[in-house]
Amino acid sequence: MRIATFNVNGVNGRLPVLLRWLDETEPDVVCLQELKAPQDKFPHAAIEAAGYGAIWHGQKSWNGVAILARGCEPLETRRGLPGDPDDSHSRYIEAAVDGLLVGCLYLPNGNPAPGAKFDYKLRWFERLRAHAAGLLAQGAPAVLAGDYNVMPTDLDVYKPERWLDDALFRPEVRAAYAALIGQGWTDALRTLHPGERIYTFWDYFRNAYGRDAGLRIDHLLLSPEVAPRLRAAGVDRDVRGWEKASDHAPTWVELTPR
DNA sequence: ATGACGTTTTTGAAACGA
Repeated sequence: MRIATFNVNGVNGRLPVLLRWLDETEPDVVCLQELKAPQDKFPHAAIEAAGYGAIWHGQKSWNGVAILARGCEPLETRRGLPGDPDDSHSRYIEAAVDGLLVGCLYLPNGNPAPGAKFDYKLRWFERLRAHAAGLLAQGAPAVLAGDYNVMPTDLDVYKPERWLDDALFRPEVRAAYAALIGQGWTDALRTLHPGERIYTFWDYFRNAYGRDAGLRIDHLLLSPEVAPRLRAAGVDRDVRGWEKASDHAPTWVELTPR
């Protein structure tokens, strides 16, 4: 089975790209981020017609996350991370699909750093780590997929020296990601492709995609119960070159069936 | 250091992204 994560950067503006990609690659489970649409403007009918059940947590203008499942309905287990009742951003949704617990997340960008937005990012990361630790403690077969807004190492950014002070690469954020991995999660792409330059995002500016000036910030983390099933992982890079493309490319793992 | 581009919204200048 294939599980993919895709920051669409506007689910309605990007609908033709999303539907074409679903049709061509037929992923079994899809985590979407940056819907940029309120709850009642999610294109449910078009996604259903494409053969996918869906749950989503929308928000006007910003953020928004969804989980799609091919040929079935995701069973929602949570919306929003625990730990801050005042957090109004739609950045986390979780569902049981095909015997897996799938968490779809959109971690805050955090720029400019330092500042209030960076503090929010670090606090959100702490809440994610607390929740992720709980999933591991339950022994859940889980996948945490999404836009983490973190390049974990120098290998994950085209020019590390230029990004040292950026909220996506500052030491605190890389340390938070490393601590999450340290709980026992497997970074699927990096595990199957050690030492390889793999990017999932290319800026719209300065022909970044043409120059391959990219970042690896979209990740799929597997719990210990799921990691032995990992068979392949990759990025659908060509989607970034399509007409009206998102600045992110879909990123995926292939798991052996249960 | 800035801005390059692209999305969204009290439709047009501004906020946000990474």
